[in-house]
Amino acid sequence: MSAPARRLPAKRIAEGGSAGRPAPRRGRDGTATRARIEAEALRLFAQKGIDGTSVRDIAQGAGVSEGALYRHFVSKEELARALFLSRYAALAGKICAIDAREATLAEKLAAVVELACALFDAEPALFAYLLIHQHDHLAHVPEAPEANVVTAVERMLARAGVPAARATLAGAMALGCVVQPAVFALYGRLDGPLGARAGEIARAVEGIVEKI
Amino acid sequence: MSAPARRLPAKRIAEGGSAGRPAPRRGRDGTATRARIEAEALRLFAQKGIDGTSVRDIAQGAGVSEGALYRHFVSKEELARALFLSRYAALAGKICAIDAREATLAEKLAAVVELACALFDAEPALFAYLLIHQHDHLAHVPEAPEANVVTAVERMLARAGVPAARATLAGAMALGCVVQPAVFALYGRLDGPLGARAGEIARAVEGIVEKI
DNA sequence: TGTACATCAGTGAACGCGCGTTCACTGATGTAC
DNA sequence: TGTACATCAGTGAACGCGCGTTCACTGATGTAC
Repeated sequence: MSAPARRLPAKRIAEGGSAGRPAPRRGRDGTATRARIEAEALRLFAQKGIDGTSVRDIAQGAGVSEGALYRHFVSKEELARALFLSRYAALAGKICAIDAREATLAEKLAAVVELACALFDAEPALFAYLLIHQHDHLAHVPEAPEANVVTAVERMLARAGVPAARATLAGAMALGCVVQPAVFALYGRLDGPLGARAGEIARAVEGIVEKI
Repeated sequence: MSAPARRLPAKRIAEGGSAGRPAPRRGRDGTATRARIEAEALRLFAQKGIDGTSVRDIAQGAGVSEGALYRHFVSKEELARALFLSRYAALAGKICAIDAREATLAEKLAAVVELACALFDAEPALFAYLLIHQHDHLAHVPEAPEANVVTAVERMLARAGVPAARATLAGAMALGCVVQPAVFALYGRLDGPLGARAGEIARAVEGIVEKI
């Protein structure tokens, strides 16, 4: 999976006989490098786990030296955390947008289920990373609904009139109705795209939320 | 949490000035030692994660040398796996017993929900270990319902007349309705014993399984 | 019963590997005058 | 415009620590005769 032909470095002789590097060093804007590191880290973390992925793996996959990684992140742990929090917040933000856009509770729930299934189908590695490594980072997630999927869902339910005393449990079960099928899909127990099940899942979620 | 007074070893002088050891070495039956290693490993794995727990930690907590651990398990990974598979199988076995004992689908579902909530309340560390580290071991779980919670639930639903085409998704959502509240409870989002919510959860699960 | 040997749980020091991280350095680009 | 210097992304070799695992050894217990 990684013995590609590499361009020769535009470098002087140098001392050691190290392998060729693409040397994409242009200008002083490191944002492209940072993005490549993030993308590769996400891919590897999702595939082999955080502890199963070394900084060397990430650097090699991103085509930079190990040292370069530390120009963008203070540590491997901070990289993993930043990755989780930003993607988790992005999902929470979309849920908040649905809450603002849709009118009825049923429409909101259907849209959120649809969103989650679509995310799973479009980016299974990202979804798996959020799912599997939630316990490494959940304690560091802010409470703001714009950054926190759980509080985003809870606020949505509360605003739609679900009694506060019951919103938490209902929210938990609703989340479970989406998350657990996703886990099944991840392990091949559920075939085809999750989006094909979105209707059924949404109906179950509505039953839970409205019956309570 | 661990500077207890230790009995002096019934040993000769020995060479190094190492700390006292309980030296429970009696007979050639290592089952008690093995059990202590398992209990300590489970406690630490649940609390600090598998990668966050070293063999030294486990050995120290169990009051044995590091080498002793390798008399009972071929590796740390095998220890973690054996722990997971045996506890996971125990839970699956109890679900199978409920399936055999109870008559109606509603009774079966209520009993399984009750069982899971009771397990969570009685042994949160064990439940947390199964929950958080499922992804490390799920690929090694046998398909037999006596050893596999997922297939145990699926068989229960199928036997009770839930159409096979829908049993998988219904089973996934039913599991999610128990697992996700447990996660919430683990993170302090849901107060009090989970057993107090068992009735509500069971009703939601019945709604999902029977409506489909 | 006594003797000689086998077995095996447990010890604890040591090994060496892989890891995250550091750091002196390079060289392209930006900036002041 | 040219010169001198500052800045900064990126390099790559090196470090050292902590880890899982090994292994020669101990001594209590079991067994054969």
